Amino acid sequence: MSKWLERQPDLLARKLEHFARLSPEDIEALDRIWRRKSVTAPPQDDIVRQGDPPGGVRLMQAGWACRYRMLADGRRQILSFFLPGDLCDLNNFVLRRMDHSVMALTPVRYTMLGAEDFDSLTTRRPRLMHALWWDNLVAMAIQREWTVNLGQRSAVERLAHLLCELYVRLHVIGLANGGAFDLPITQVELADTVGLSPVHVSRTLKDLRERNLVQLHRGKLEIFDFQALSSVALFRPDYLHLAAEGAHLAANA
Amino acid sequence: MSKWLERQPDLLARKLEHFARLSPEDIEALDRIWRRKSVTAPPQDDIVRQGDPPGGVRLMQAGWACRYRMLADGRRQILSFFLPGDLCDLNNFVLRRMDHSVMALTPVRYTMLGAEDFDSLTTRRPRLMHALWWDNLVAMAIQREWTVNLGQRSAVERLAHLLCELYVRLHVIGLANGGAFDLPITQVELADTVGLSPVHVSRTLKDLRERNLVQLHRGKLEIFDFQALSSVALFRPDYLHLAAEGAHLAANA
DNA sequence: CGAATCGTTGACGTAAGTCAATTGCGGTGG
DNA sequence: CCACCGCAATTGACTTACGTCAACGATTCG
Repeated sequence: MSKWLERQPDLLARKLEHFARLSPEDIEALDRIWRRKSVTAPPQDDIVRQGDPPGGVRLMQAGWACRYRMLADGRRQILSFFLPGDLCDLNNFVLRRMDHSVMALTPVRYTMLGAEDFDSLTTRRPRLMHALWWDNLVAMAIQREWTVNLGQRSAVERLAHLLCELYVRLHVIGLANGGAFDLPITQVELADTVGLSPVHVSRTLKDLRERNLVQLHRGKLEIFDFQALSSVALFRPDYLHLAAEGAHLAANA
Repeated sequence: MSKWLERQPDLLARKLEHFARLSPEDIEALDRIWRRKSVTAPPQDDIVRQGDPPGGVRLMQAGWACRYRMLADGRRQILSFFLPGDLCDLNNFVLRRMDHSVMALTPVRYTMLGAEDFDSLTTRRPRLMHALWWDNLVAMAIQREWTVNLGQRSAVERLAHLLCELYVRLHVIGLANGGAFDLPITQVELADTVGLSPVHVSRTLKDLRERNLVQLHRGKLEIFDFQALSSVALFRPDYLHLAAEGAHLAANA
């Protein structure tokens, strides 16, 4: 089995504990959800397609996916990355058609949640639901920060910022070791994320490499100096709304 | 009194009816909220400041405001516009500090909503609450579309797209007459919205003017050919999730 | 009427895009 | 095992869209 499909048992609880203190019962409830029947998708597969009716909330359990939107002439913008423990659109039930697609970047495993799940969580595990809302608000804040990234930052700053953000997010779910993590996406995908051409992404990565900040080699990203990288990126982790521990984590690394 | 501070009575109901069929009781409930004690702010005033605790949800009643975020070196990105009938962050209660600021662009009037309001709406006026969630999801979709805008579109496309979007949004609340509406922001603010320099905004507006698409003169925007403008912008109104009527509206103009 | 603010224009600089050739690499099959 | 393929990444030469700087109009407001 691909390493990408393995579910880490307490990954979600670990993340949510940054947002609210969870009781043993909360963790137990999370665990039951985590063990449910899951679905897998191969890389490049569209999990959700623009124009489809929503069909429920997806809880990502393993692998990377991304949300993207295409223009009529074929240009593509990647709008967000879904990492293990992420929810795709907490409120999905409300709208009638998806205005974007979601694609697997690696082999992906996820499980579906229905409106009933959230109803029952709201009444029976309010703390947990509170943490899910928090997580949702952080997702919105990330979206805003990407807007800042594309609107204001230069190529180097943009890429550096993205890498800082991914590092912190992956660290929170225990998928970053030291300064390194798996970055299973091509430079074309990176380009569609940061709004640059693929060749300029290549050049910019080279630049970052030559400054001894990071190295991306065969899908593995190594950060040599997180402090320096975040200062190049003008990275301020406040928008990730981590509790004290997490902020501290982001500061060191 | 400034024209910007006048509350249009059924503006909010008009918008929400695009999202859900409202009962007379729903409309009555909306109306009671709309008539509450309101607060005003002068142009340029920060209504919410980055770092502050949230302090409740604001329902915009009149005037324009914007959400923005600053980088350490002074660059500013405008993240969204708040128009009459918009809610600032439905879930605000959850987080502890604001990661962005909100500033009045014109004289602004708004009213505060507390968690109790939403609790009571959820139990007593579920249809209405549903419409508010819908509105919130549309706000998120707009944020994503801005990401697309900044990441993929050229200067002309970007500005054209912004104008199309504003036209549709203003039309929905009855603030667009024919092809024209008030656009009470400077070119510097436009620039910080679309991630261009102010002088390039000026040139790009000139370009659009010379193509006989739009004219912006003394805070009044006139759209001469919405079809042509949206095709220049690659504007697809799907992300605004209007009901059939609204989609049709966007198509014609 | 004058000061401040906002918009416009021109000349010039630069970051990023485009095109195209080349290299590296992992998988496949003979 | 090596030859071949296909994809991803790199590099160089050249183009272009947009930024910067600075001067100059226009409009608003006291």
